[in-house]
Amino acid sequence: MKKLPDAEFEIMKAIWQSEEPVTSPVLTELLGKTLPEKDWKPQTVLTMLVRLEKKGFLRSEKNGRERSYFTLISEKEYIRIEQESFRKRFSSGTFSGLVKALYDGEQVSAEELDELRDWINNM
Amino acid sequence: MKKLPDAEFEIMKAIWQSEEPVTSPVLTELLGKTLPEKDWKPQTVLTMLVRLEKKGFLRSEKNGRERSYFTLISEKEYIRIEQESFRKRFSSGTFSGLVKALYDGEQVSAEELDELRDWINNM
DNA sequence: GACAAACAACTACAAATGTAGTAAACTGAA
DNA sequence: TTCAGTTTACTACATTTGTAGTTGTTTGTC
Repeated sequence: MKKLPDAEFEIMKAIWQSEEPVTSPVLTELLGKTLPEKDWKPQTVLTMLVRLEKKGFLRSEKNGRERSYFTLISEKEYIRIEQESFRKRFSSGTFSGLVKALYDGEQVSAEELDELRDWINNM
Repeated sequence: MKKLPDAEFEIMKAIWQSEEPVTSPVLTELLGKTLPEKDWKPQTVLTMLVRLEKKGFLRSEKNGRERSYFTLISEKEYIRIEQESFRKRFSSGTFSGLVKALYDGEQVSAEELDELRDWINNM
């Protein structure tokens, strides 16, 4: 199972946020609100849904003239895939290595680090 | 400045690892060792270099029959770009949010967390 | 100075991605 | 039962990405 391209990923995010199953019109409507800058046409959303089904991220059922889509992978499961690919990119084999690599790229406040420490202590 | 596709990113990584400037043959040689599974032909590497120059990640100078390539962006700077895009994908606005999101997708050992805590304490 | 070796420039092409038009099917209403 | 509206299915097409062949250029050597 491979990383999704941006547009398909946005569709998945919208579905994860929604009550399942979703239909294409509902999703188009939702995306119009959450991603107005994209302004995707209904056909565009449909194409994405079809591609995602072909890739095994969704399955669908036809009822009447509509088609309902269900996710086959949860957001958390998918994060793992993304994360692995991210890690491979920067060849930081460990979780802590990954965090350090990210940190290197960013200016992080003391509060943030405090929060992170508290969080670790609670694990 | 946008995220690089996988192949171009591998080229950048190889250059960052090298003594600058690099030439295409040197790079092809290096990649043959570090990424043998790709087995890129010299022309393929050249194409990537040209594309990276067009995108503003590299600049080059011609000396004699060879062309030398220099990076225009450091690995750390680039990590920031990747990281931002990664964060946007999962809409975790903060560094600690990002770390938590990553953790959610992964099984992390107690030792790893310890190491991370030590590291935070040293910041 | 002609030629072969090394390298670069130009060109190519299939697959993936982003975006959407057009044709067909289904259904509720008249 | 036909028609209009809604939704899907099929098709299209430009751009980007991955990969590399072919042609041209430079230069060290005989």
